[in-house]
Amino acid sequence: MRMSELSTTTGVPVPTLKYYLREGLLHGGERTSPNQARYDSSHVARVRLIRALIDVGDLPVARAAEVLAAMERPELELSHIFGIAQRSVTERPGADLPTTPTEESREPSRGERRIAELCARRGWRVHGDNPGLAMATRVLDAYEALDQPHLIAALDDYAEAAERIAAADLATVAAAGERTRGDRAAMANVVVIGTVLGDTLAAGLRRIAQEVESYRLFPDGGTETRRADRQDPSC
Amino acid sequence: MRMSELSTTTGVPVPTLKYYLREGLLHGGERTSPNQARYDSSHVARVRLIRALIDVGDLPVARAAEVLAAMERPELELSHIFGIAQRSVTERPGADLPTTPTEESREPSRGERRIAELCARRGWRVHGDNPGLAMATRVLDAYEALDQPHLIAALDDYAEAAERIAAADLATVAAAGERTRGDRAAMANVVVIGTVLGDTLAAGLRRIAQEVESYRLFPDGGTETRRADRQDPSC
DNA sequence: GCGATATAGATAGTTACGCTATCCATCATG
DNA sequence: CATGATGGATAGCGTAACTATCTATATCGC
Repeated sequence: MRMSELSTTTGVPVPTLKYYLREGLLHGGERTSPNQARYDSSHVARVRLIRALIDVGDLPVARAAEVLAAMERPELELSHIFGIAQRSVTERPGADLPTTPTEESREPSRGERRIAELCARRGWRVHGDNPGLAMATRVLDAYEALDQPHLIAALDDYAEAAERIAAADLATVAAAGERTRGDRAAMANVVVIGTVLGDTLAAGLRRIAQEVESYRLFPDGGTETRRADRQDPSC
Repeated sequence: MRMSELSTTTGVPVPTLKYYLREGLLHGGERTSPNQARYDSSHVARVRLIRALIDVGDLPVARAAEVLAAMERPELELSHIFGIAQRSVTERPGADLPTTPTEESREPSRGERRIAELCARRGWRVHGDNPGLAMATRVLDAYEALDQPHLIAALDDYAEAAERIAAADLATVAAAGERTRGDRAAMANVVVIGTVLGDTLAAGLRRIAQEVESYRLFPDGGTETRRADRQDPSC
């Protein structure tokens, strides 16, 4: 398969494929001469994975490259790949979070304390470098800064839901392990795809459930709920 | 309060404040002369809200502007603001989703059917324009395209979790309504903040719970789990 | 064999976004 | 009344993700 065919079967333009090659997201084809190469189904699968991570999972290209690179290093443990995938969906480009000054002394913010309490309540033991800790802490601190401390009331429900999702995620990985008899590459695939796309899936279902719940709680909905000019409920 | 003071109390540089003024995120101060203005606590609160939406909620500036504009239109119902907030966190800049060609005839993808089945199973009734529908559908279709159909096994657990989170979200809004005796502006605040930052909170807690669950399911963790050089579990 | 087309690789250009920087004509203030 | 800040307008910058162009081969159809 030549590059143009790879392009047509995946729907990704040739210049973009070249760009992915340059950036190391896509492995080069098998050389047939100094300036010709042949691509195969592994390239098709890879391109599809790249687009899924970028388009559906909304990863920046550079993050996707890191995740893909990690997937291909057989010496890395799954737990490590998990961590890299988590970081890839967490660290946004313009983060620049005000790096804890000296990392050591610094009294914890209220959000930090609340998260620590939450972990204690639920018996969660987590490493301090879990990207979710900083993420959740920032939200709780923002709730306070915005003078909306009552929003914290939902924290335990969120935690319960997170636990349920995580259990499903890990069960999926375990099932993949059994199905493939522990094939590391296959499991790494499940870890990466499940972690990255799972975020999007959870967010999407939350939007749906919010609408449903809003009907349940406010059945009247006024004269019109959402856009009145649209078609009827589809589900 | 002059602009420089607004800048120091919020930590946002003056040129950036001017930029937010230009873009309509921030309302102008009270004029004291043709080229002087005075800012007050409403501006401080607004700037904090802007930064929370952008930094913590990861909204693009333009989306934040839309949400803020909607919040200030008293004739808009809460349900409408809800929808706008949902869209703001959903529609990413480079989306360019291949707009359903003519919107009418087009057999549904497998993902679409699975989501419809899910809604039927759970008794969810949703409008077809709910942004979560497209989001979830894209993920399910990606699972298929990536040859990982078994990931769909987690769908019902995700849905259960989403329901729980949505119930907490709406309960928070209802509580705010009671506390403020139905003050629309206050409720709109809760809706926007809860919807936008709630996404981040849910994602963060998911990362934490994933790590916890991974210890539970794979207690050995090999010789090292996550980065061995980091400090001990913090929670 | 040969001309049209395709290809790998390098380099440069493009667009969008989120600021930053510079000007300038007031304005406020010691 | 000199000094420095302010509002407003305009221009510039850095990053990200492509996209376009160019060049020297390769390949394919005939």
